[in-house]
Amino acid sequence: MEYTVQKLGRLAGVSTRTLRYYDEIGILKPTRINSSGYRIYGQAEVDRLQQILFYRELGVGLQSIKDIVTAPSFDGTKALREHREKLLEKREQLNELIANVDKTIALTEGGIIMSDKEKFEGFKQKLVDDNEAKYGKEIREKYGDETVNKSNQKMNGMSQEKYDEMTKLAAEVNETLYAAFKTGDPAGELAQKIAVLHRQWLCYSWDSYSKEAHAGLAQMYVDDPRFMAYYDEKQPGAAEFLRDAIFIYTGTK
Amino acid sequence: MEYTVQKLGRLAGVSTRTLRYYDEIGILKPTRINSSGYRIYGQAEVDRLQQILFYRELGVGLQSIKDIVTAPSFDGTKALREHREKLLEKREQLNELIANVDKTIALTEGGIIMSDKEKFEGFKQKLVDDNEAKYGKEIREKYGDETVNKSNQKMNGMSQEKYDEMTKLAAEVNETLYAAFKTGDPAGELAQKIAVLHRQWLCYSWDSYSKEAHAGLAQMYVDDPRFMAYYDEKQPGAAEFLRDAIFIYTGTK
DNA sequence: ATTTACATTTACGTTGCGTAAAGGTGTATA
DNA sequence: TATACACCTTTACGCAACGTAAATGTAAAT
Repeated sequence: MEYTVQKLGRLAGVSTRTLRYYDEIGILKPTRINSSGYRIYGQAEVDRLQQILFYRELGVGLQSIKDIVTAPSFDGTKALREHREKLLEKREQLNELIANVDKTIALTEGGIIMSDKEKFEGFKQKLVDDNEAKYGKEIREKYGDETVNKSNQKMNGMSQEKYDEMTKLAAEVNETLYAAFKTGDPAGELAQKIAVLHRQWLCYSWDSYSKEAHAGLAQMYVDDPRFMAYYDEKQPGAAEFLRDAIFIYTGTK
Repeated sequence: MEYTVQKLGRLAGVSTRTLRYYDEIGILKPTRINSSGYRIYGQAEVDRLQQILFYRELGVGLQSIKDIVTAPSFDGTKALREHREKLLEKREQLNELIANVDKTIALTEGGIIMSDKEKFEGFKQKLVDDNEAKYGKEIREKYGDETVNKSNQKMNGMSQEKYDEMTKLAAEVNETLYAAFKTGDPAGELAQKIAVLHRQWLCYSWDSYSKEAHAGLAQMYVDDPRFMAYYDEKQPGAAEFLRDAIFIYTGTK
């Protein structure tokens, strides 16, 4: 059976360009060239192409493949072992990349909330990071990446629940805030309820509570434009109102 | 603080070529060009370069990075998520590649021995393969790659022991063969001991033994140049001697 | 005879720079 | 002050493995 470029291409599932390229780099030359200059491939070339594609699927470079298929007694196993090492390294790099991307996504999503958490240092990712920094290398060496990743996921999972509670509470704070804002009275019952809710919300990330810190945070809501933007998004003036309510709650002058 | 290409390059750990390239593709342009045509970078450019390098470390392409760092309110998280998906796909591909390379190494290592096994169809890798083919996909979906790989390793491990026993026995056959060869008598005690050892060795990969098959195999040792090469490596004529001994042992004419 | 399908070669584009080559600038030293 | 030496510039080829035209010739079918 003889094949032209396109026939062989269809047979093997490669483009004609690929076959011409393989001819060009001397990795697979046609049996002969017919009178019109067409490339004609025979059975030997079909077999060889299959070999080439096999190694190509393994991710081996064409130059290495050339060595493998042209040299009569080339040590293919050795080449494959070296190639395997490279692949393992690549996978390690990829794993690190993915982990970093995950961290970055976690850091940036939630945006302002994240900055919030960062300032409070009650940051779940930070915990994971610290854990990583302290034990990551050893644990990875002992139990392999999978274990560590699972552990991190677990930690993220746990924190996730907490985080969801926090978010829920935060939503309640916001809703109540806008309702209280309409009353115009930061000393009123609704406004003071907000202060309590807000305190509860804080305690998810604070180890210990103090009125001074609470008040300081309330002032920061007004001073920091990012928090201003967050609270004032739906209701301009809400940030000041919240601060006033908390000041009254904490007894700040 | 102002920097020239080289200073900034050293600061950030990139080549001057890289900085010029970033200028060329419009991803990081210097603050100004001085009278001599030198590129001068300021603080803003330092910060931006750090951003760029950060995303680059994540494996994001420069064009995407350009979108991220140039657009004021670009959805970086979304871009990262998409990038993450690509990375996960890549890792999957890599996993498959590595698995294939492993298989290939297993198939080719041992060379002639491997062909032997292949013919006998008592092939350990084949078992793994079949297991893979039957349950691999579902198991992988259920328990993840790590579990499957461990399982395969375990299977390989088990077969490894068996394989080691086989190898040991094969070595014994060989040693005895060369000793018996010197006697020149395939019907002698030593030669017949070889036939017994060889039968034991066969039973590691044969489910049932028959004298006919044993004799057929012995004939193949002579007919197949690869087996010839294997047995005749140290002692030309050893393949025929072994066949003769087995013929006598099995009572073949 | 014309269309259609297939063949050819040549050559630029892709990604992210490395690596010259050929030349101008700034500063320290003999 | 000349000169060495470090630093800057632009231009441009090279890399891997083809994709994608463009321009053109050939075989087969209508």
